[in-house]
Amino acid sequence: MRIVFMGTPDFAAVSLKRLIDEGANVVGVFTQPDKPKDRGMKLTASPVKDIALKAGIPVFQPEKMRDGTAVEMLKSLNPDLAAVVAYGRILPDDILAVPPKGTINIHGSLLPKYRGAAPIQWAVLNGDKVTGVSSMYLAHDLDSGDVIYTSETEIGEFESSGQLFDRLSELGAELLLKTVRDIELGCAPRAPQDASRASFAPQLSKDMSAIDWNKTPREIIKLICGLNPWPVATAELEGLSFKIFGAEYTENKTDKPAGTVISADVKKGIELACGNGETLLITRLQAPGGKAMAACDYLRGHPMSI
RNA sequence: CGCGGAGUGGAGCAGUCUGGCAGCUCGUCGGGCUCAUAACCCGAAGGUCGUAGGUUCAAAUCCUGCCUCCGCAA
Repeated sequence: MRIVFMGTPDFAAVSLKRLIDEGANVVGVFTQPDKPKDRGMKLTASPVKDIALKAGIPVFQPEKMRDGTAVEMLKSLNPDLAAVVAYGRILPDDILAVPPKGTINIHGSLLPKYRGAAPIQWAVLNGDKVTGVSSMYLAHDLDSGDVIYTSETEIGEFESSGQLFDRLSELGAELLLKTVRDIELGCAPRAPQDASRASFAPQLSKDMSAIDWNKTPREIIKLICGLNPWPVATAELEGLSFKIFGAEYTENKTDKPAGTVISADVKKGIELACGNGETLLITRLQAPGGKAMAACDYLRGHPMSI
């Protein structure tokens, strides 16, 4: 079965590598054009492109999806099936229609929950205990196609989006493999989504970063976990904007206003007042211009007066 | 050449502007106190100041090249 793979970031690269390692016949790879990135704004290839080149698979990086060139590229590969994982582009119907066995997708949530760009992060942000990955057929509307298989996993109490990403990328690769095999065998199921239960998980933005200390410790910890590794929760302390990477619950109560620093112990961390008179202990942070470090380490060099 | 910050004992920092004894909060090791302790007291070890060169009587500090790390830019 001739498979064309479409994907861009690490989440997708894991799936592509798995397909290749398992001997799937990947005849071409579509990925986003190289983009200026990082310090120096050097033109950088996507993780998927790296994997494809290493495996000697032809790489296609169309700038536009709708000007006809992308669909011609795809047709020239004569694919039976297209597998899309976090490609980062909306595929028009004429492209979806090319592979006779369909165009399938791996999505980082249990559809129909969390359709959209950031399903994994929103599962963490909302404090869900369970999430997973879904394989499905792509349809005209975003993430609305018939579901083939799903695979569930629990979210850890302090698990970050980044950690969950890593786990779901493995689960997703596994699920893609199974889905591809069963499509080839002709025994893959398909079930329409219950659109009434659909929810949307939009891309995150820096506007969400600032911690609202009136919220409960649990809500704040979920924000910290969900926004890690990007855009990262932030807090103002002593006039500086810190990135907050880790926090723990405390047993303490306070009558101080939310956001007040209650204690700053070199042995523990920085404790702040939250909503309901509860408090939260910041254990890992990053000062402007510095690197991320334990709050204890920060306090050794920057004693904080209460 | 996209813009900006930073490299100092094991950790986090000060000192650099204005060149002149390697400093602070911890940690580690040894001793003491205590029913006890991450508490307290006494003592000790541990640093080519990222790297290469330059200026100088003298460089962590001034000048130049290079390396590494971090922030902005989704």
